[in-house]
Amino acid sequence: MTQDIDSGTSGARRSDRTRAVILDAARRRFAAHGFERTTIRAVAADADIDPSMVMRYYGSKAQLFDAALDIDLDLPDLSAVPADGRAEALVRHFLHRWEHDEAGDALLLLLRSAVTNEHAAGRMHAIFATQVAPALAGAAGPEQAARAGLVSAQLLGLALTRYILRIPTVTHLSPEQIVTTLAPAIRATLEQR
Amino acid sequence: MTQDIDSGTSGARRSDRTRAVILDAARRRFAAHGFERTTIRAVAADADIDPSMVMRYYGSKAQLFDAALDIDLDLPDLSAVPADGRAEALVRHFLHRWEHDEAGDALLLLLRSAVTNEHAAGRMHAIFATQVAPALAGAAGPEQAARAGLVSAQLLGLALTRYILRIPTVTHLSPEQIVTTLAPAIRATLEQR
DNA sequence: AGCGTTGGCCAACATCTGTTGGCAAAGTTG
DNA sequence: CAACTTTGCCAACAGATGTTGGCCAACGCT
Repeated sequence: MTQDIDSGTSGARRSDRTRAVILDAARRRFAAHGFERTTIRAVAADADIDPSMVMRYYGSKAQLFDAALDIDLDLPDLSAVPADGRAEALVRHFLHRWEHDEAGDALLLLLRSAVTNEHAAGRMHAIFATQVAPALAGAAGPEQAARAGLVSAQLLGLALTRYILRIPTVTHLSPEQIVTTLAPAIRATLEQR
Repeated sequence: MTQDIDSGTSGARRSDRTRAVILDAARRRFAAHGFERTTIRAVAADADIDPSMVMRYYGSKAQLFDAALDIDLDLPDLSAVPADGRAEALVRHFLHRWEHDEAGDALLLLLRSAVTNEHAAGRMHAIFATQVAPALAGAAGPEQAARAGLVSAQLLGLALTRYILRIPTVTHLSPEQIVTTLAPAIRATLEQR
């Protein structure tokens, strides 16, 4: 993720490193505290750099936020999975992203921010439309759009209660337990009738 | 809700009216913009009153926030409902609260705030423990706690995507459509195996 | 009427915020 | 070496925010 200082190609300025460090610190701050409570000064301090540098490299707090929101869900190809295993595959995929993947932070950042920030909510709409909806297309019964929406609702609900609100009952569950209990529900949403 | 100036009992100061108006304005602001982006000055303006009055009556922004968080989910008694209708009853209950009930605002206020505010998250834990978990006790299969947690996750996910993130696919669904598609999923979470 | 109490506003404070402009050191190019 | 660009820091501004204290009018009681 953190781009090394290779002089492989043409570009590769010395500042690329700084730029990356700033973005990294920003991602963590935004993810932990949301947009409003994240200050440019704090990000700069985390990155061991002057606040004015953040401005120079990213223009404004809003643009920095924007840069931190580039996210790829990397959804699996559900059409390659047998119909009755798709729900489980989905739940497993997201659990894995959230728990192990370092980019899982970015996902939670987006979720946390989208709740109080219109712009972030817009990004979420876009991600849903360009990544989630297409991945579920063909994997659901009639009224696909409705089902895709409600499946997303359930998965986001899991992320919300487990990683953001940290409701103890949900936090204490093992990933396996979640898969066992939630996958049938997702399957029902996708297939029933 | 807004207490009139009756001199029925002993208390009933003239300021009760103002106090209520402030709280009302605060609820709306907090619900619409969350804790950080809500300013005392804006609340005061909504209530047609001086900012310093807000302080005098509620002590601080944090305490005002606290006062706005008193919420009663008013959950139905699920043990009185036949087992295979409980999921549907739950979904209907929350949809009704969110869409028609004026106190539904308070619920969304809590959800929106809890995402970026530790204190609000704590209140959410408490509400879950004292209201949701007991209501679901006995209504779920084995490992009740786990099921209760995941049912909450699913319901909160619906609130999140429909009323807060406003993902179009979810927003466009009719309440009936949601009941039809989501209730089976909730039922699966409650009962399967 | 005279007095204390209550309800209200105004003005100011200290602090924090995003943001800007100027200036020094380090590196690059001729 | 000299000119120039890049990378960085410092200091400061302008605005907003939570919060405080003092002052005035309206009310309630005796």
